Amino acid sequence: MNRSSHSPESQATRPQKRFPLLLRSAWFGLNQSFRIYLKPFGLTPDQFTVLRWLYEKKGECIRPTDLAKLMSSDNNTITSIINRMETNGWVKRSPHIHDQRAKQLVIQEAGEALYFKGQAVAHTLEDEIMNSLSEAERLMYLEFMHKVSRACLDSRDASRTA
Amino acid sequence: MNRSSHSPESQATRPQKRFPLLLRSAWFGLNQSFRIYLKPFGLTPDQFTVLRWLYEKKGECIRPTDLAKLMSSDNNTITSIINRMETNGWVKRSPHIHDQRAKQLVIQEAGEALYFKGQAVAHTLEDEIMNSLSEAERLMYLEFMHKVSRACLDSRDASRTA
DNA sequence: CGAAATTAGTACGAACACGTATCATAATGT
DNA sequence: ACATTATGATACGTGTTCGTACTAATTTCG
Repeated sequence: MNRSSHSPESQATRPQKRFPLLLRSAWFGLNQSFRIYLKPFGLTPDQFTVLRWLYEKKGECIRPTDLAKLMSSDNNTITSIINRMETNGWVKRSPHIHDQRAKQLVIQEAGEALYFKGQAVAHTLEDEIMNSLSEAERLMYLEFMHKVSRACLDSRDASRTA
Repeated sequence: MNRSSHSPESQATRPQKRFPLLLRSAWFGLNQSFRIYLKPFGLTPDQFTVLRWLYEKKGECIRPTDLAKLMSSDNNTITSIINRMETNGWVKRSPHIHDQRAKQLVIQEAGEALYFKGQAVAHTLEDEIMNSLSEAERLMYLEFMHKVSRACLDSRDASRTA
């Protein structure tokens, strides 16, 4: 955050297709498509993501705070999502072993069954997107996305402590 | 949408850092960072994006529907955002010239002033992210993003008409 | 022309994102 | 030991996302 020129004209020299716009349309497009495909299961994309993490980390103790970090989200949002999912019997809040404040999130039978259904859709969708690139491009692109997502998260953390 | 294998094990053969996760963290990181920087102006990232389009298309007649397409959003969301922005006096709904159903969205003085303030932040942030790449990489990766965002939007449109 | 289909905009409701405040528990320092 | 500080989770409020449903205006077509 050290740019001094505030003139609106500086925008004219920028490329037509700017990164933030492309990132926005990619994310919204993917998320909307995923939502439509998940709808028959009564599952939202975010709820699927929760199930995914709880399934893959099933051996470990995952608290709401951990889930928030894994999903680039925050505690408030996770609490809200978990409330609905616990009502549906897909996940459960158990007491934490060492910390009386914390809760351990555990995926339930019904949640696993839903996760498996959603996973097929998720893989199909991911393949569909990635097929727009060649094999070589795909590797480079994933590397790029990794760098950029790192930079975006760093920027966020920097802005929080500023 | 033609994958038949539903076995959960197929996930094990996929790369650690999968595209949807990277896309999610990139978008959330960027958006959160932008929100924090815009906060002093009383502006949200989405409201800034609205101001941006209305400013850049000032000669043309932009309806809520047009804005929805430009922002990869939908009419309901635009209505909701415009309601708040009109209350604040940043934009105005005018009658459409040829179509009695439609409204023409016009940016107001106060909106333009806010836009200029936000623009400095937006450019700084974009540069900050893009600086993690070399000039050559940047061009190639913007091309990638263009392809992928196109694929994501196509997937969305296909899922809607399916 | 006039009925049917389409389109623009909005109201309403559920889900998500996230800042602020609050409460309980844990960790730290002296 | 005990006051201070930090952390985990949640309640609450505002803004965003988007599906469904509805009204009004336009277009299409017989």
